[in-house]
Amino acid sequence: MTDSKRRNTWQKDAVRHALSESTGFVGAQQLHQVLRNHGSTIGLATVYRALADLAANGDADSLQSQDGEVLYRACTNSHHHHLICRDCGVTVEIEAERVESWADEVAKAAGFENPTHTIDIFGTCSACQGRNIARELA
Amino acid sequence: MTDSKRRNTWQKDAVRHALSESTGFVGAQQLHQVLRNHGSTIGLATVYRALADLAANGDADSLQSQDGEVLYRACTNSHHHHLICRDCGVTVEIEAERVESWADEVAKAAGFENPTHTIDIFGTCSACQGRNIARELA
DNA sequence: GCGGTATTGACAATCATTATCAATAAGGTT
DNA sequence: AACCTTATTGATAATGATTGTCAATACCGC
Repeated sequence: MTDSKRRNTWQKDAVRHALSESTGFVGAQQLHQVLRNHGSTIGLATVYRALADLAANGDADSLQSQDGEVLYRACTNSHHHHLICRDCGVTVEIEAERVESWADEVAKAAGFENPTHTIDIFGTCSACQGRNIARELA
Repeated sequence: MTDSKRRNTWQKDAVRHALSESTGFVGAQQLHQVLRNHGSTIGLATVYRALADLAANGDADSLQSQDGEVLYRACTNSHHHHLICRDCGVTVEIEAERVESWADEVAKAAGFENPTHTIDIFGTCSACQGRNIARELA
């Protein structure tokens, strides 16, 4: 449906694979480095394109970090949201049915059609809490 | 507390004022243009700095547009979220107590400290729905 | 009014991302 | 298997928002 004349390349597979190996959200530049470090000769622009494709096809989630970088993460196909450690980037998928319906209600009530929403929770994960305390004592 | 040696300048007032005049979310560049068009000689970098200050002091909300630009909006001091028209940018402030507590619970349950959250709802406002239909018929 | 210094503003620098475009290769056809 | 069409790649330039630089300026306490 979306792919009328889409071709399969090792580059796209490499990006898909590298993304699924990553634990948290990763940026395009970072992913490109990882691939290069593994010996790949893939180009940076290609990584950007592949990630954009994955996100467009619903195979990856994307969000923007606070410094403006777009981060990606391999995605299960059900709708969900994320709980993200603001220090190490580790991510937990969360269900949010209560909030899904709330968001739609609010939008409808204000006369907005085709509502979508951005819901992300940030915090410091337990591992980083320890790390931070250790650093403060240093 | 935050302002040990902060000085008041007409530039900061100008940005604060221009921001409160704007109806939806506006970018720094855009706000700078507005000010210039009104005869101000304020510098672009100053607008960026003033907006960052306002956001840091809780006098403005900020979010990132999909093309990576940071947008600002004058803010009431209570915590709230936004319902934003993805076409014209008009914004409605919404209360979300149900969701506030939910977000905190989820974070705590996963062992995350100091939770914060990003909750924005996007949709097409009734005015833009009409506009879009009109355009399709053209 | 004076002086120390926070702030400004023009411009350069940075950084993520996108556009360009010739060279390459996927995948159907024969 | 050689062939052809054209989607895709990748090196690099271009873009565009944002931040750094730093001399000149103007707040504000004295």
